[in-house]
Amino acid sequence: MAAPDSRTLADQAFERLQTAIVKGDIRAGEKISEAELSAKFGFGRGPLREALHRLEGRGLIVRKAHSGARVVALTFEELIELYEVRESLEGMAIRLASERMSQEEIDDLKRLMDIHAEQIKEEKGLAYYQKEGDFDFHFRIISGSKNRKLSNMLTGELYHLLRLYRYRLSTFSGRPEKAFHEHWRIIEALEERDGDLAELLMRRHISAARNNLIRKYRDGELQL
Amino acid sequence: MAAPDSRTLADQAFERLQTAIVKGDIRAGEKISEAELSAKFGFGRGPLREALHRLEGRGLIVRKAHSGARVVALTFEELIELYEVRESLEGMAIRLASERMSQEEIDDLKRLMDIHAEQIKEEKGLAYYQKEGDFDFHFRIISGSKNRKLSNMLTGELYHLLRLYRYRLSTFSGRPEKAFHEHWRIIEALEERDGDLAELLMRRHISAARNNLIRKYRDGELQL
DNA sequence: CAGGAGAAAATTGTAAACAATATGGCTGCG
DNA sequence: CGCAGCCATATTGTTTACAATTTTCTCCTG
Repeated sequence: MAAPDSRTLADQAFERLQTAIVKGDIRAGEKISEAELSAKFGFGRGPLREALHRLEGRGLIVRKAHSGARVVALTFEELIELYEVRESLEGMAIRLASERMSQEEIDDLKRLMDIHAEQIKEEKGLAYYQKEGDFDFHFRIISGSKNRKLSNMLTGELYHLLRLYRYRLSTFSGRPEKAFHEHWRIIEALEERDGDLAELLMRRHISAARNNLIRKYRDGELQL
Repeated sequence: MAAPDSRTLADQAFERLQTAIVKGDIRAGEKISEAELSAKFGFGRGPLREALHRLEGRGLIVRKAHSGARVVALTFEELIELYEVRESLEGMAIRLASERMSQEEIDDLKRLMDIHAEQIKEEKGLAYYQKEGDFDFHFRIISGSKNRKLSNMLTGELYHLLRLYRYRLSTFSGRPEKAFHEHWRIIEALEERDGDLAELLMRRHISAARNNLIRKYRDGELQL
């Protein structure tokens, strides 16, 4: 199953650490020592250090000299900042996508949305749409922008950070059918190649999620 | 003059490498070997490697196993992509800034613009405004957004990449008085706390620069 | 003379030993 | 009893040596 793995040990360590952080196996704020990781994952300290440095460059961990590295712990304010950046970037993403996505790609996206809709009806639960469906939708739009830098920033930084809190965020946001409807309106604008409208709707969509977060936090329903 | 330097060698190597890359001492696309850098800067290979890994995480260099690291070389398409991201992010930045900048901060910015204006009149050259003035203006707006994540993405990633090409870009863009006027209109909207208008103007401003770039490139006046 | 196989050289990847620093606990003094 | 300072320990930073891989040059062959 495993390819001969021409990748270097540091590369493998980097990926495993990244997924471990993103999937929550290493909790946010948790301090991680090189020796500990070495024992846990079986890599030498050298490759591990290289991986840690790359993660530091990516902003997923913070290090302090002679003290150790910890997974970033977002404050509530930083989480909101992330949503502001998301609103901006995904707004641009769909603007570009409405110029650059082919009709086939749009049709594909619509089919995918139909599948998700059925799964909602079959009562596999709205929770499902919350997680995978929402992610699929946004991911396709981002790819559709055909802007690699934009995609990297969104999926390679913001989303990794957001995923750190996804399990806590996804459980409650509690507006799945509304979100589903908004997704469809965005797709309509996309198909009509109306970039202005699509951007407006997307920004409202993300802005609504952010406001929802703020409200929940003020009500004490959201712990960070 | 030098503080006792509580920073680690790797930190120092990181900074020196980053400035060397940004300032053009190491040219874009140039391949850099660890031994070479070690001799040039006087750091051991260990700290250098750590610095390189962090730069890799930041996207300023790309590495290939057993082959070496090279400074990123942007294609023209990637440069345009950068401007698209900039338009989006700086649009959001000034929208936030028009809500969050204090009147004193705005006054400061206006004073700064006046100083730049005088320097233009004194014929220290429009070229000056091109470089420092433009940078100051955008930097203040970005700071004014009071969004650290946004600021980091803009100044810590995009601008470093753009600076790689600044000397080639700044020489010609050739619309300094127009840019100066646009800056003032943006500040007016900012002072009126009209976030919608400010964002619109900022996006047009950056979009115009991008289109200018595209035109020059098509005319063969811009080499990458 | 062109092209490819193979070996040598150069470069990076990995590991291990050593040094420097921060952290935490202990002791002694106020 | 509490706090300050010091010492022990654990952790990271740095260096050095070694292994693996890629690249390049050379030489042989068609």
